[in-house]
Amino acid sequence: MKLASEEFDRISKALADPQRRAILQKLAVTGKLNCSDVHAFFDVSQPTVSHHLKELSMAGVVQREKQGQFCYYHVKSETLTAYVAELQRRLGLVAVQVAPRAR
Amino acid sequence: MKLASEEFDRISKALADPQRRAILQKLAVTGKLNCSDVHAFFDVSQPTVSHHLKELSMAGVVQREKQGQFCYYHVKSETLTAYVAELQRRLGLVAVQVAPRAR
DNA sequence: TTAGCATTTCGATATCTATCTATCCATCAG
DNA sequence: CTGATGGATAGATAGATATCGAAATGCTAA
Repeated sequence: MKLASEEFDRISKALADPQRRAILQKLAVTGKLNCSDVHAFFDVSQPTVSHHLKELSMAGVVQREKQGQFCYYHVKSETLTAYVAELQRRLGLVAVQVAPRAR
Repeated sequence: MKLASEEFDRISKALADPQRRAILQKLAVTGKLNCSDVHAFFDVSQPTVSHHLKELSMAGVVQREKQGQFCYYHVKSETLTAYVAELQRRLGLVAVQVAPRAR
């Protein structure tokens, strides 16, 4: 999975907020939660949780699934994995893969 | 290398700004630059560059070295590597390492 | 349809921060 | 010492955003 520069920016910002990271981490360990569930874990208002979930969703690091009255969110590991890979690439933390020359 | 939660927060914030990431990336590929060098590469004022370098420095992702009149900055890969590892750990992107039981 | 809950949206506010100009401090060359 | 240059600091400002309470929307069940 390849990230566009714009997506990369958005993910970086999404991960910059501690509250949002906490929510994401909670989702990572519990698997799947709805907005109210998340709200129960943290000391912020429910609209704030909704806002953060939206940001995470827009960044593509969580997936939103509407099931009737509820809205379930779960982590999209592929995106996060791609983000980490891209971060490592940009910061020169990994050996650069050179594509074989076509001839 | 183990990162304190506070350091992790600071690094996340440091990496959230595109301009700062660009500076860091430039440092990563060139190895070592002073403030003026960095300034020459980007379209922001020298104080702004100084500010960003300070942020990066406070976050521990770059090292500052004063050499006479000049101030050289270079990437601290250990910190960045530790950051990425911690990020992966928190987001559940890696298998958890269990320490062997002492007996 | 109506009551009630889940979630989002709205509008406001306070804080944070990226950026600038102006200025100051330190070091080097003469 | 003096002027020039690298770099940091001070102070101001504009824009972003995390947060809230209130209201709107959407869905389910009775």
